[in-house]
Amino acid sequence: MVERHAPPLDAVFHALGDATRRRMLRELAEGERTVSQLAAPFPISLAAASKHIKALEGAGLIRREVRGRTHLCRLEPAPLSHAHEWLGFYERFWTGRLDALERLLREEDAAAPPTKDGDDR
Amino acid sequence: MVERHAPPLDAVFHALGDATRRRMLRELAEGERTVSQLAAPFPISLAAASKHIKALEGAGLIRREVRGRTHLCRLEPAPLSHAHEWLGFYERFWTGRLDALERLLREEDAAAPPTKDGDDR
DNA sequence: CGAACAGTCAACCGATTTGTTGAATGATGA
DNA sequence: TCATCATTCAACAAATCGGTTGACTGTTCG
Repeated sequence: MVERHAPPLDAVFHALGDATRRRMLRELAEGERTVSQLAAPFPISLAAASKHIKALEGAGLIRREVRGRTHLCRLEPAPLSHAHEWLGFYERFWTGRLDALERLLREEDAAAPPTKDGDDR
Repeated sequence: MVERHAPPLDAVFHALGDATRRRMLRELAEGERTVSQLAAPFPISLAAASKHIKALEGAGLIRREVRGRTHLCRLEPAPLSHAHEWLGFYERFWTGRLDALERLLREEDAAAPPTKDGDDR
């Protein structure tokens, strides 16, 4: 009930698909930053940086506290956690270990039709 | 030496920023699939699906073996692992645990700029 | 008050994305 | 051989993206 609308994975991954925004997140990992502070390292206009920040906010990756004329941004980790979990599904493919479940899936595949499980998450 | 060119995180996250492509990856987690098989669940043209697959390939997320007139696709986990690692950096923000490093970072940030005057800048 | 500051908004631009359709390529198989 | 199958390619359109500039809103402060 405290949960906001879960930010769609689409928006999260899209936001992460830009190096500028990823660098902003790294910066925010070290503490709160204003919009100007976030924009400073980049050779782009403040308006452009503002758009990046709005993209991060739209993906739920940061939240903002308006304090007088400055906007304080801080990291919002939940969507990062979701993305991390999503990727975690594939962990067994890069760890050397083939467990029983994976072996089962792979063999099942060689013989049976798809399981029409229809889940994009 | 066996490593290929590391696919840029940009391309990986961008590829993941689309539900169609994520569903294709999920499908590939169950085994090899041809282009037609990957395209089948989606209400888009084969050409469009082919473009999605090229995006996945370009991000290094799949590799393809041409076998006669069909193209067999299989999951390539390395870039997923890299993305997972990148997100792992933020893990301390969503696990409750505050370790020494994080506490250090946060305090450093809170104390640095002001001239003891206060936080009203 | 009035100037300077922090930030957004709106309009615009060029490049990229995602989809379409129709033609092309190349392998398969009766 | 010839039709068919699997897939890509090329050209196009609409939407989105990432950037710009200039005007605007609201806050701070001399």
